[in-house]
Formats: sequence, structure tokens, C-alpha cells
Amino acid sequence: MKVGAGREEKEVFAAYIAKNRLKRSGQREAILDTFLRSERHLSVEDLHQLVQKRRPDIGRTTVYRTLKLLQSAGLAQELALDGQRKFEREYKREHHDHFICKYCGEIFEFVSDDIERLQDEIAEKLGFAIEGHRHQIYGACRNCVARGPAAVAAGRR
Amino acid sequence: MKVGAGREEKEVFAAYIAKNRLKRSGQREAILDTFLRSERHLSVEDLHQLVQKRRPDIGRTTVYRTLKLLQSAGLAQELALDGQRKFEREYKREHHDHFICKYCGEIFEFVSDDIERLQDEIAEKLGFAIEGHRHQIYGACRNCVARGPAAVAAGRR
DNA sequence: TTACGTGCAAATACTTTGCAGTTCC
DNA sequence: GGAACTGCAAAGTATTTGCACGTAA
Repeated sequence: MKVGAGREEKEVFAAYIAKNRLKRSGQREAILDTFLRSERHLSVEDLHQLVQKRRPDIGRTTVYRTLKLLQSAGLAQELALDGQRKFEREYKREHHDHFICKYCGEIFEFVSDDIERLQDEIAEKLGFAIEGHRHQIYGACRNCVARGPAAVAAGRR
Repeated sequence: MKVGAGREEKEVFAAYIAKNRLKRSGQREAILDTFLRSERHLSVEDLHQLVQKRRPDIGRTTVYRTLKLLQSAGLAQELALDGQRKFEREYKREHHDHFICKYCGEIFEFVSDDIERLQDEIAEKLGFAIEGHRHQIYGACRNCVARGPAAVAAGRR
């Protein structure tokens, strides 16, 4: 991530804090900053470990609690990848969906305006008001396909 | 479900049992039958309770173990709906996606060949071999929209 | 007969909550 | 000063595993 990036999210968080009469704290800042710096999909445990590299005194409980705040503030989104609970940045990210390789575990993101448009059409027909969606495609990624069926068979999962 | 329906699934399960040198049991049959008769999305606990109406002696552990078998046999699929782990029938069902109403909790299924086709195109471009996908749209269903913002605001979640 | 299946209880894993002390406003 | 935060330990859930006994093949 570029230097200074994440500034906008930090402002959003500050506004959320103010609006709900909560308080700022070093822990919350460290957790948010760590979360924003990581481009990956993080489990609670992943994030806790990263945070602890900087602030070994921050407990798992606080990470749980802060992640909830980040979700409420619209900064983090929860995903269920293969039974695993993970979080990713949400604020003003271009909407995207996930392709998950079952063999190497890699997660790619993709965007399709056409799919988005079709969703809207379906929703309209049914009278639904869409608030969001999640779309995950899973299978074998190019690398794992190239490595052949043996690699795929030996892959995890 | 029509009388006799689910027969095909039972054959698939029998074949899976045979192929893997496992054994049939009354418990497995009762669990599979209960699972097939229910058209809903079931949590492990839901299924256990339904099964117990018929066979109060069947334990939760066996339900867990049998659901794993059903997944391996391609008869059941796991979903993460709003953090809740649920299962639904998978075998030879027309592929479908889910619309989840955040306010009344209702789950609708939808199918779009166009979306499927677009997915295939994206996958091809990237060299992915698709094995499956999950697509969930969430928001407010027609009824909840009709009941107005107040109902929506008061809704669960 | 023998490997597999079952239920119970114990063990694990994950997440939330109660509480006493600390910090922010 | 008082409400909000924090970490720890304890309490809850959800799921898996160890084991002695039962059962299909």
C-alpha cells in the first residue's frame, strides 16, 4: 500500500468513533493500521499475530472487539472462505468477487460489470432491494492446472 | 417432496458406501432420509432435532459425521449464511444461487444462465478451471420492502 | 471375525462476557 | 469524575476425538 493510503479510512473510523460517543485508543489505532496495511484476507488470529509484532500487549479480545467496530463502520467485511472466517477491507473498494483455488489456497479477485448488471435485473424482477452480495468461484487456478492433475490431486483440501 | 423422490440420492449414497468400503447403518439411513425430506437449509442442530423426532437415540456426533459423508458423496453442500453454518441438498439440483433477506431471514433461490455464462468467460480468460461457485445476494425482499422502512429498521439483524 | 459405526464424555477451537484496573474526554 | 477501554480469566458455543461397546459384512 502506498504511503499515506488508509488515511481516508482512518478518518471514517474517527468519525464513527465520534458519532457513537466512543473513545480513541492506541490499541484501536494499531489494529486498524495493521488491518489496512495488510492486503490479504485475514482471520482473527492472523490479525492478532500481526498486531502483536508491533504491540505485544494487545490482546485477542481487543482484536475481536475492534473488528466488530470496523465492520459496523463499514471498513471491514467478513467472508466465509472454505469454512474459515476471514476479514477484508471494505471501504470504497471497488466491488469485487473472489476466485478461490482449492489446491494452492490462493485467492484472486475479479470484477464483472455485466454480472453486476444482471443481478440488478434479477432483483428488480423479484422486487428485491439489494444491499450487497458475495460471489465466490472455486476451482483450480492457472498454476495448479498447469502443474497437472497430480498436483491437483495432491493439493490441500 | 414427492413420494419416492430421493431414491436416486439414496443410490448414490449406497454406491459411495460401497466404493469406500464403509457400512450401511440405520442411523445413516435415517439421517439421509430426514435430510432429503427437508427442503430447507438446515444447521447441524436443525437436522439433529429433526432426526431425533424419529430416532431419539441418534446422537449429535453421528449427525456431524454423516453430514461429512454426505458432503464427500456430493449429496450435501455447506453454506455460510450470515455466519451460520447450514447445509442444503446438492445432488443434481439445478445450480442455483441465493437471495437472503436480512430483515425476515427468508432465503430465496434464483438461477441465471447469463451469469453462469459470464463466469465461464471470466474463468477462461484467467485460465481457471471452475469447480463450483457460491453466490449470495442480500438485502430486503419484496415483502419487507412493502412493509416499509419502519419494518425494515425493526427487522432482525 | 474383524473392521467400521455409534454414543458418550472429554478435548479442542473459537468467540463472548464478567470484572478489576486504566484511559480518554 | 465518569463512562468507555483493556486484558485476563472464565464462560459459552461449536465441533472433533478417544474409547468401550455394538453391528454389518
